[in-house]
Amino acid sequence: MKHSSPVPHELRFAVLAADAVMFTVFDGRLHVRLIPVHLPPYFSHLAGIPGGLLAPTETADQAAVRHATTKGGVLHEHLYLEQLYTFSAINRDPRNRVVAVAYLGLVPWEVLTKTAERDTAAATWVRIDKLPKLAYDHREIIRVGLERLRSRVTYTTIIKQLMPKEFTLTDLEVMYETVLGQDIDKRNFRKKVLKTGVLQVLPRERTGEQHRPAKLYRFLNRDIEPIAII
Amino acid sequence: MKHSSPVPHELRFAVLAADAVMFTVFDGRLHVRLIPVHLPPYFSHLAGIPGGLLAPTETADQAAVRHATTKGGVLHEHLYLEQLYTFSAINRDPRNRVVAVAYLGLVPWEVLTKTAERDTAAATWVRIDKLPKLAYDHREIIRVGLERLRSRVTYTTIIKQLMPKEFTLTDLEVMYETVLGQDIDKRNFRKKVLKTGVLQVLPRERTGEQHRPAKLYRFLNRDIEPIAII
DNA sequence: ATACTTAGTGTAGTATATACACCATGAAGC
DNA sequence: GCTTCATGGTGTATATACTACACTAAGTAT
Repeated sequence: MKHSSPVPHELRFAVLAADAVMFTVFDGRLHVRLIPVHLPPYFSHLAGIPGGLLAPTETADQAAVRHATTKGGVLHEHLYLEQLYTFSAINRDPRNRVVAVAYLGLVPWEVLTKTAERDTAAATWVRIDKLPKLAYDHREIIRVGLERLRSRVTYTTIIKQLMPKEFTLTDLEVMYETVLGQDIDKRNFRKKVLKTGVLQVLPRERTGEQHRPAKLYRFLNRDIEPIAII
Repeated sequence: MKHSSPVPHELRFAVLAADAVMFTVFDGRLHVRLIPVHLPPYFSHLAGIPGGLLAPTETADQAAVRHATTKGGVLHEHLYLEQLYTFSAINRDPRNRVVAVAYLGLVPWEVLTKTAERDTAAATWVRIDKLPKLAYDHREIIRVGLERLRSRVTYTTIIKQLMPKEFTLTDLEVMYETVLGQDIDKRNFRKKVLKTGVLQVLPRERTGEQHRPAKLYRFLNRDIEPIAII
C-alpha cells in the first residue's frame, strides 16, 4: 500500500502521453505513420501520430512501444524507438493538460509484411511532403522528428534502423539520399562507407534484375555508432 | 470554466517535475550545481540537482527556469537551458510517481557575481569528479547531461554559453580542454576556430598580467550554430 | 637591463574530400 | 548467340583539411 501522498491533488493536473513519430522509406520517399483522430474535439476530421496515455505502471518508453504497436500497427520486433522531445505547451490538447513524451521511430519498409503494418483503415503511411491537416501539435512533433532524423543520420549509423537485413550499396546510398534529400556521389560514398568498417559483405549477390548482380551487405551489429558518413 | 474531464482520475497518477543539470567551469574544472534535498525520505542526507514540480499553468521550460533560478540561485539572465531528456522510471522517486523533464543548463562562471550564485547554504558548485551521494536518479541525470554537453561541444558552438562576453583564445581553448577532458594543440585550435568565423576580434587587449597582452574576442551572436571545431 | 610568462605565428607531411567516366555482367529480346 | 539495356563496380588527380611541432613577441616585475 502507498503512503498518503505528499503531493496535493491540484498538482496532479496533467496527464502523460507517449507519441511516436514513425518513419519508413519506400518508393524513394520518406513516409510517416498516421492514424485518424477519433476523439473530441476532432471526431475523425484530422489525422495524428500514434500515441496515448501512460498507464500507472508504465515508463514512457514502455507506453511508446505499446501505443506505437497497438495503434500504429507496427510490430514491436520491427520497430526502433528513441526518445525525441517532451512537449508541454499548456493548450497543446484543447481538452486537458497533456504532456507528451515524443519518440522517434524507424522501421524498414521491407519487414512490414503483415497487413496491419501496411495501409489499413486504422493507420497509413503518408509521404512527408503530403501531410494532411494534423491534430494537436503533431505537425510540430513530426518536424522535430524529421530534423532529428536528418541530424542523426549524418553523424551516426542510425540509418541501419531503416534498412532491411541485407541490402546493396546502392540501396544504402538511395536511403541516405532519400532521408537527406540530396544526391550523393556513388564512388565516394562506396569508398567512405566501406572504410568505416560497419558493413559486412555477404557471399551472395542479388540476381534476377536485368542488369549486373549486386553484392549484398549487412550491418555488423544493431547498435548505433557515432560515425560520420555523409 | 473547464469541461468535465474525459480523463479518468486514475490516469492522473503522475506528477511532473523539471530538473536542471547546470554546469559551470572554474579553476579549470567542470562543476555542477547541487542543493540539499530536504524532503523525505532523504531529510538533507543527500544532495540533488535543482528542480521541482510544474504548476498547472507552466510549461516544462518555464518550470525549469523557475526552479533553476529560485532553488539553484542562478539568475535567469545568466542561464542557458535546453531540454535534455525525460526520466520516467516508475520508482525514481520513492514517494510518488514523478516524471522529470531534465534540462541541461550552462552558465559562465565570470557572470556569477551575486552571493546567491556562488556557494551558499542553499546551493553549491561541486566538481563533477567529486560528486557526493545523490538523491533519486540524479547521478544518472548528471551523467546524461555531461554526455550531452561533451557531444554538443564537438559539433556546435554551444560552448559560448559557458564563456564570458569577452575572452582570449587561450581562455576558449582551456574551456574546450576542460569540458572535453583532453589537451588541444594551440596553433591548430587557433587556425580552426578563427576560420569558422564565429568570433569577432575586439579592438582591445587584456593587459596587466605579467606577460604579453592577449587579444580579446567575443562570439558574434548568442545562437548555437552546428559547426565542428574539435 | 634582465628574467619571466604567456601570446602569437608557419610549414611540411599526411590524410581526407571532391570531381569525374568507363568497363563489367546478367537479363531479355531478337 | 548476338545485341541491347540497365545498373554494378572501380581509380585518379586535385584541392582541402588535419597533424605535429618550436621559436619570437611583448608586457610585467625585479
